[in-house]
Amino acid sequence: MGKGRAPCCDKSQVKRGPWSPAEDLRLITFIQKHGHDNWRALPKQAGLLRCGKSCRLRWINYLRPDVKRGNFTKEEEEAIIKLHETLGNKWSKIASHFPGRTDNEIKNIWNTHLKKKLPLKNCDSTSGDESKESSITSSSSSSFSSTPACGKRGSDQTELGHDHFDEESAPAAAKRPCNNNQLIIPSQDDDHEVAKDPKDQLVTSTSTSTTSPSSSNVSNVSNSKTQLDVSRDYPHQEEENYQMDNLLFDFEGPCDVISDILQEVNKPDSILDDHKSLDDHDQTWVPQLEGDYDFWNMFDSLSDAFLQQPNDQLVQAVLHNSEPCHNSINFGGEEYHNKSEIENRDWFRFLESELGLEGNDNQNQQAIFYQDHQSLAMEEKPEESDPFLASFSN
DNA sequence: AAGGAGTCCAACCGCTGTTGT
DNA sequence: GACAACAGCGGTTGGACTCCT
Repeated sequence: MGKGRAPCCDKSQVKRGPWSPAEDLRLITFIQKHGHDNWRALPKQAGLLRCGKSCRLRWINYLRPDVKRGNFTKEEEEAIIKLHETLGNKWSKIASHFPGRTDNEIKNIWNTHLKKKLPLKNCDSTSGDESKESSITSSSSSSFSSTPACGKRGSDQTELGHDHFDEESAPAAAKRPCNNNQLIIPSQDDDHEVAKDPKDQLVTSTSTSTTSPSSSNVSNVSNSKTQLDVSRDYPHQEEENYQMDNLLFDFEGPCDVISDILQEVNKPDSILDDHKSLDDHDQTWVPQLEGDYDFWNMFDSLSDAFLQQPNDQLVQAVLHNSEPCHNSINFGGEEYHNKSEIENRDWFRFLESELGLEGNDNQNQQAIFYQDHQSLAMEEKPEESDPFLASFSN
């Protein structure tokens, strides 16, 4: 054993900076298939030149299927302010009350918007009730320096119109936590907080690591333990098919394209079997996906010709391909009833073209993709305020 | 139109807490 | 108890973008 703590990764060997769409897809595909049991080993297994920490951050803050993007509603902002009042800079705890929101996102919104609002709202009415400061957990007080004394709100718990929260009104979580406006309301003693969301309880029941609400509690594909267990317990093809089905459990509705992609990973039994090996260190089975060069090279070539789309579109295409779209759209004489159909068609067509199986020329396919997605962007529904949040703010 | 200032946010860094040996 | 390994958290940074002059 060497002295001291080894660095998490060799900084000279890892890529840094913004993630490319191809890297995102590699990460998504790998996690969908294998979960994230070990972030440190994940980049190697997935063939990513990234540090595990970076992969984890990217997944949690951006790629998780249930991550909610877009502006914060007024209700959410007010709730954040109130939670910050109680919890201080415990961003992950605050984030745990906003399924789909990440601690990083909340931290950003606080630093960029809410922190500025506070002095305006409070300095006129509450004249520095500094005694309340002590109620903030000591760990958070250090970073409160950016919020002056007047920024710390007084004890007027009713400013938001609520002395308590109605936990009963929280809607039951769906299998997929799409109800992202749902708030999980803090108990007075947040340290004794239990999962109030059935989804959390589900995860808690199957995962030994529930300390990070922004990751494991919220992600429903991140229960890597069970997924890896499955893959370890069922190393044969039949069981791999079973595993594939499980991996796709999150994708309701058409998932042909995802399935195709993942089958590309799964398919070459001879390759995969040849590359299954025991990890040098922990002697656990790890898939050596980096050996599947054809597949990943295809991804990389996609990144050059096609994946320069904004990440959002690609990620949404992969992860939210079941999202309903109530308007049918007509493109090129074909009617598509939802976003996923169009996206699946685009993916399929492009993969066809990449594989030389298509009838049309490549540029046409890309042009169709760009055109369709521009149209889809216009179709995006404005976010509706959630009744539960509305009740919170009233 | 140009460019400086301000804003936003994804990503990084370093520390802490937890777990296993 | 000591130590190593790891995940997670909170603070900070840097680049892209927008606004203003």
